[in-house]
Parts: sequence; C-alpha cells; structure tokens
Amino acid sequence: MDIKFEKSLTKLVGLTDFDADKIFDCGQCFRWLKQPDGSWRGIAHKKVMTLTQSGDEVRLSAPKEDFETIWHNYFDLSRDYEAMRSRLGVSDYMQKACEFGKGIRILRQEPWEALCTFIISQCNNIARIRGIVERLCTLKGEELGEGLYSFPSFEDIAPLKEEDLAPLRSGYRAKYIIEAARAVSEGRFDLDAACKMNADDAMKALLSLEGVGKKVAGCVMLFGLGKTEAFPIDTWMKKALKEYFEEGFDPRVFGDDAGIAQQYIFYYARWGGTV
DNA sequence: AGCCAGGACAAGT
DNA sequence: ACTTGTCATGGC
Repeated sequence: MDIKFEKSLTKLVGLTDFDADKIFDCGQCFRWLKQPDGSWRGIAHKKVMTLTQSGDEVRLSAPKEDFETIWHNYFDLSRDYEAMRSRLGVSDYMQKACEFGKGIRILRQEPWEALCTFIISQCNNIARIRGIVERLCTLKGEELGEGLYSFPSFEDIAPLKEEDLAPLRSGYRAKYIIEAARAVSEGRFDLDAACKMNADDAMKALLSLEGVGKKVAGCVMLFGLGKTEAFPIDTWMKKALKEYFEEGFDPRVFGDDAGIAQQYIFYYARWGGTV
C-alpha cells in the first residue's frame, strides 16, 4: 500500500481487503452514513471524516497526523486480512463466506462507544439503533460543526436520570445506558483494564454490567476492546451455525481469527442469503 | 398491520 | 441444561 499526504487529505493506493460499503454496512458500527455522492461520512474520536473509495484507492479527509494517530488503527490497517481469509477457509461454507465478505475489516472503535451502542443494539434493528445513537449524540455529544456531534463520554451520561434519555426512545435500554456510564465513570468498571485482560476475564467483567449478556459482551470485546478472538453469537449466527456447522462446534479453533470469522459468517448469513 | 429486530434476565420446567 | 414470558419501540 502506498500512502500520500496532501495537506488535509490522506490518499491510500493499492489497499487490499478494503471495501468501504461492506465495512460500514456490515452491522459493526452505527455512525457512518453513505452520502449521495457515494462517499462515507462518519465520526470517531471527535473527528468528522469523509472517506471516498474508488477501486483500490481510498481518500480520507484527514491530515497526516490524524491518519497516523487515529485512522490507521481505526481501520485495522496493519492486519493481513488476505492471510486470515486463507486460514479461515477450512470448509466449503467458510470459503464462500470469506469470499462474499472479502473487504470487510473489523473497525477498532472506541471502547465506551462500543459498549454503549451494543447495549442499545439488543433486541433491536440496525436502522433504529442508528436513530437512537444519533439522538444520544445530538443530546449529549459535543458539536463538531454542521450539526454533527461527537459520541458523548460516560461522564456526560453518568449524571443523567432515566427520564433525561426519554428523547432517545430507547425503551427499557435507557437504564442500562445510564448504569453502564455510572459504572465506568465511578471506576467500578475499568475499560482500559478490560482492554488488557485476557478474553475470559474481559468477558467476566463485562457480564457484571446490567443489560450486558454474552452476545453484547462479545461485540464489545471484538469491536471495542480489540479482542479478535471474541465470537458473538446472535440470531443470525445461531441460524448459520445450526445449518452449516457440526453440532458442538467450538469457535476457539479459529483462535485469534475467530472474531473476523464471525463477522464473515454474520455478513454472509444476514446479507448473502443461503448457499 | 403485524412482525421482528446483532438480547438480557428471571422464573419456571 | 433447555423453554418461556417480559421488557419498549418503531422500521419495514
């Protein structure tokens, strides 16, 4: 991959395993929106960024410093996805899932945002999750211009009462959001420490939070804590596992690739149909 | 017009 | 260890 910097622009040429449409639309994140011109605008780390892809060329509306300190890591650019796909193609089904999902990358999202958004995600559809998350950001985030807001910190949410979140229309999840914010804010739950824990301990710690079960915890670990061995199982994964894997299949055979395997399977099951 | 959504949790078998 | 009811709400 070749990187060029032009004042407030970063241009990546010859990027492999990078498909913006799949990355932003595969259900791992909720704040990237496709623009009428085909580019993607999103917000992370209190930065508004527009990404435009044509073929193997990707342009980021970000200066060199932000690319190096934020986006390079955010887009998981140092991982060799091609090698991983070849390791994961252990069955006919996995080969097809990997091929169908080629271009997906696991975004390394901010831990608190991942925790909060995947609490919201439970028993909910993606379109509505997006709406609730945007309303939360508008309500308590920091304005970054153009009516765009950062994701609010846990300190911003911890002091709230349940009724303060009524505008979100998040239903019974409102109390989970506030409780999680308080737990993090008061140090009862340490996100930085969770990042450094092994997978079992991180899972155990996450499960202590109200409204966080194994599935949400798995998503937080995979998308927010950088734990690629996490293997969250939702309804779509259940279907796929039941149909295309032997009973008692243990995802730990994929090791540190399990999380990416999960994402290929999920994407294939959710958007790819069968066969 | 219903159906169901990247579930969690408690309570009952 | 499995099944069931309940929890709010609105995209589609």
